[in-house]
Amino acid sequence: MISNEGLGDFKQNHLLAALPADVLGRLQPALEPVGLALGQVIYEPDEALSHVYFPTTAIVSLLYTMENGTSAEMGVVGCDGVVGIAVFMGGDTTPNRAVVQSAGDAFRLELKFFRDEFRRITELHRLLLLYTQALLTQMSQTAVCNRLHSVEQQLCRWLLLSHDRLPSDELVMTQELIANMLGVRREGVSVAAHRLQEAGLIHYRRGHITIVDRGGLERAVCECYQVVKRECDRLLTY
Amino acid sequence: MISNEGLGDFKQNHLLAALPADVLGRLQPALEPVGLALGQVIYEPDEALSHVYFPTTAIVSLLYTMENGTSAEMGVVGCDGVVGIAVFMGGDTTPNRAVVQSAGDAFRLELKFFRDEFRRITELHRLLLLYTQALLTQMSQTAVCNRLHSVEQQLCRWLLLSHDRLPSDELVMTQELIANMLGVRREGVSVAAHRLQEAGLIHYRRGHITIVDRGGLERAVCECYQVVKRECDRLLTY
DNA sequence: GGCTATATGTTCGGTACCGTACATAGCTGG
DNA sequence: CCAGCTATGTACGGTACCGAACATATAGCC
Repeated sequence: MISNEGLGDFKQNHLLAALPADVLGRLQPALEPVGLALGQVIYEPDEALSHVYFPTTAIVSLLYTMENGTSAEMGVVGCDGVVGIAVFMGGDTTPNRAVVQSAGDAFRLELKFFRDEFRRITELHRLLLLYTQALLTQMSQTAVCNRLHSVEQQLCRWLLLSHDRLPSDELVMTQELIANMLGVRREGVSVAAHRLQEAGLIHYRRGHITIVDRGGLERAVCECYQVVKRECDRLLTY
Repeated sequence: MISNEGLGDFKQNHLLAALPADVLGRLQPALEPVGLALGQVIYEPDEALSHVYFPTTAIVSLLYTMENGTSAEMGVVGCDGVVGIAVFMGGDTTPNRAVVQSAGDAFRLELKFFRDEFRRITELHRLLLLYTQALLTQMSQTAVCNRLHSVEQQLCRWLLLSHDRLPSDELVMTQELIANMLGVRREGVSVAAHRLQEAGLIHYRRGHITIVDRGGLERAVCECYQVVKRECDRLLTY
């Protein structure tokens, strides 16, 4: 007997359970049951996946590890979902790591099988999914940055992200508004902006901020900016 | 003359610029140029969108506002992307707000036009996109929570998220590992866990944590947990 | 050109968390 | 049952940020 897994076992994963019988029927021969051990790495940053995982009893953490080794989780996947969204988003890899947080079981599906299901995607759709993955990277890195970095570093990141999307070097923006965006006090932004101005990186006056030394900002910013930037460049080089 | 916008103007938005000529051709008659003013709200939490926006010179912030009015940004969209991903992810709305951070222009597209482009999506694909939106909500709320809440609140959130995905009330998990997940020191988790135990919400012993009073945890947790939970329930009621 | 809104600067005490160091307690394998 | 490893507890000074209060400066408007 190769397996005594009944169809009921698939149903432990909510996504698989929600599939119409005909779709699940097509997938079923390719769904391979696997045990996931505590601490097992499902995928590493920038590593191409070989399978997509549908946990049944296992729980998997999505986390980012800084260059200095500190880390923060920004998502968790269990019986409610699937590990490896980069595959059907189109980007194939992410800057994050996926680690088993609670040992248990899952079903996995080989990539080529998965891709076959996605043949008829329109070009518009493909682009939008790629962009969504880039935005998702930005959000997850924001989570990490909020936890681990100083207001000054985050201000640099914010200025660079804005500068990337503007035609000129001047932002029309009060420190009060920036504080709301970063989720810190206005005074904190005030002090940080002051320091950046004294360092000659920016110049500001009442609601206007000018990027003076972009290279300097890039040296002052935490790695979060580069992570997002590199990922956007990779995903969105149309 | 109704408009002197040339095709070149579409190209200011990178997504539109990347579309093959035939797709852009189909969209073109429906792409409406609009000016976006500083502070203008593109969409409110849980509000159904009427259009999808492709910024050209405007910049739009994605942010979440807490019940007490404090807020934090967890993403930003400019000429690189599109505002309103919930539409093609399938969830239609998000718990976040989109506000114009830098005045400028955009093209927008009516929903019905957009949806027409997505007719032939397979059921598997539709489910995966919905799940991705739920995961995306979790990530963005993690960003907000990291910024605004205490270690103890975040520990509650983390315990509840894990409990939701486990068959029993016991987690096999050291405080050291939880600290890595939350991006804080092990000692911080130690102190917080101790307080939760004294309050009778959990019980733990050397690598094992038992949820004793789930209702109590739900009362102790910050609103972030409920936001994610409600959004998952909404999106994933297959 | 002066008035007034609003934007920015500065200070203060308080708090939550960090980094470090070390103490204790509970498993586990010989 | 003891040794040793690992998990948890506690303490200490340092720091980054908060909340509040108030001072100052600038832009825009009459």
